[in-house]
Amino acid sequence: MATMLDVSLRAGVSKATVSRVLNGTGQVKESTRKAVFKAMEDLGYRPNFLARSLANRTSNSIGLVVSTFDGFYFGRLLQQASRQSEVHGKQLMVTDGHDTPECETQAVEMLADRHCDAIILYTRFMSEQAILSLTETLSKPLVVINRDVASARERCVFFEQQEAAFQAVDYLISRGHRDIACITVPIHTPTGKARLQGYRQALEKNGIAWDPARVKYGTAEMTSGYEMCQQLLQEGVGFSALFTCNDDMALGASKSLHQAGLRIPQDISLFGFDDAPCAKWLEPALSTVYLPIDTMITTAIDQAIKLASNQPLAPIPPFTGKLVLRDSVATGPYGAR
Amino acid sequence: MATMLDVSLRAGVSKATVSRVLNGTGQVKESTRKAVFKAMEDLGYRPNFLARSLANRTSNSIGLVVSTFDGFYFGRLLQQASRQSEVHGKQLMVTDGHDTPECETQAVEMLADRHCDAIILYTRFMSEQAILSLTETLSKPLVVINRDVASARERCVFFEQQEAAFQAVDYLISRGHRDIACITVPIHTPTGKARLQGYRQALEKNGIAWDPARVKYGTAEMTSGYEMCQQLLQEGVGFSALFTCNDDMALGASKSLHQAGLRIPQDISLFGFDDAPCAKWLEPALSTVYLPIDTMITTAIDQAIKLASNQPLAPIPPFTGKLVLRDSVATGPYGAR
DNA sequence: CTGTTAGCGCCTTCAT
DNA sequence: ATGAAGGCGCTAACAG
Repeated sequence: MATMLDVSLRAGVSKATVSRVLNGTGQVKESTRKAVFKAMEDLGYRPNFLARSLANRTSNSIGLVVSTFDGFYFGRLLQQASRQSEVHGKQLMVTDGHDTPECETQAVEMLADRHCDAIILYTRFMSEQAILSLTETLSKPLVVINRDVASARERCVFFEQQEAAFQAVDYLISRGHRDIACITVPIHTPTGKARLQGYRQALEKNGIAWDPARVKYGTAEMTSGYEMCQQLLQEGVGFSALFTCNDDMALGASKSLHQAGLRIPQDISLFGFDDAPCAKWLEPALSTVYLPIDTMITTAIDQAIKLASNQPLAPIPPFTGKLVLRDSVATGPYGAR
Repeated sequence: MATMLDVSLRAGVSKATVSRVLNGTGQVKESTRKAVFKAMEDLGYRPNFLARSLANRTSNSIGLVVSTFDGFYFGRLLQQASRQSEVHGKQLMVTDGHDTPECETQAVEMLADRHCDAIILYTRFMSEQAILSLTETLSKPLVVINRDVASARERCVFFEQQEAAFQAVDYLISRGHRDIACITVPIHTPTGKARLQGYRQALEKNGIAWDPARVKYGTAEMTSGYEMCQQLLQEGVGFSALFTCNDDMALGASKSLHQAGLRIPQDISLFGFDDAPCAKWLEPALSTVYLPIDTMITTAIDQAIKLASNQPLAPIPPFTGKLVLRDSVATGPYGAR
């Protein structure tokens, strides 16, 4: 591997000059400039990234840690993240947190050690407290997605989970349903809690009593949707609509419903969350809530880059979901209002 | 940020000693060892990764470039890749090739510049020739997934695409179908060609004439499955079974079938490819071919690590698919054999 | 056992 | 416009 020294010798100049033409800093006579380029060409020279970063104290890259690589959701996110960082001419380095808080922390630190200029953390688990203390010990600026840390609104990109869930369930009610079951995503996570809270809030607003028998605590997986729905059915819990806190579980639930001879939406209405890629192609097409994940990650990256370069920054307003109404909800027994 | 020098001063030793305790190389008296650890603790010292890699000429990491981040397929792959590299104590660095051959090359080179010890490339586009020349110019060992380069079988992890497609279609025929339509994945890719070839081969083997009207060239997306199937229907192409070269398009096609009032599998049998997460939950559950992606990436990583450490290595045998028979295929008009 | 001395490859004043 | 020299933080002989 040719080094800068090799190039300088071949071009008959000093390392400093080579460095100059490489970075376009300082004045260099056009002729020597060409000579240097030719030498680089001849030698197939490639600058050593590590050395450069070491000398510069910047690697021109931003780090991203996601909860897990699995699932369509993070694929979508990574896709857009990759694009947007390229827009800024920054390299994106991604790692996953193996879906545990400890690993999430480790992943962030590893990225920091690699001298990413800024780090973005999408967390499902980390507590507000943990985030705060991480921010302090960390030597690089941190942007957090999916958590609202009130004291650091300019570093938080989050989504109004509860409000979106509320709207979904409220919509179900407006369509004439009052006996609405719910299958949650992991309830120990803020997201899990918030979506359930939205469900609850909608019931309250409409004067419907909260019935613990109607809510099942799922794991977010398709299988879980299937199993929980089966329990609902076996236990004889009466319901005309089912709100699953993500689309994957909606899919599982629909299988279970089908096996029980129940039709969607004629017998049971179904509402999901996330707007998975398959949602619109299912039969019937699944009504769900769209989460502006592309916009969110784009915002996060822009903000991270500002942080890295000490630009002034404003608090980021919360993002909101949007109901995507398709064919999985029918008018309920109480009639649409 | 505390440096090694800071630590050495505080502990009253030299940098060399600090380095020794840090890496566990050489002999160090227990007492000074402790002193050093304490100093590190006090200062919150974190070794500088770049400096270390620079001095070592190894970053203890392996690089992975995937065609794109989007879709369940690469999520699955990344998930397992991340796990397996952790098993080896290596850090995984992933990048995407924006689904174009140029970007794939760039991504590989960028990873090499960052001194990954070895690089794994999952490519959809790159020609055998391009891969060969890349291997030559590249300063790091390269393992390629999804391409069979005959002259470098110890660096290729690939799947018998054609054979798997053949089996799928042959199965359809054995169930009594002879009028079988096909929607391909991008036909300019080796994968696209191979799967179509498998379809063709199965027809030939069973003495069924090849009918160009029955094959549609798709883009791999769900929408494409929908549109292509619609064309098939509108053009009045007769068929009792449809082989879509991936599950996403199967989903799209099923929508189109449903809208035309055709039932799966009673009216039309459907066969997919990839075994997407949703396949088993669809109604009816989709028959498809399972691709041992986890095993493949694991193998690739193991091999990459051997390459990086100059261990002896054997050629990697090709991987094969497995039909996953579910409920989307019924006995066809010619009767099962 | 531990310190000294050179690098690793590049960038950046400071002179010339 | 260009070169010399020192430094980024760490590792690796080579002496004691």
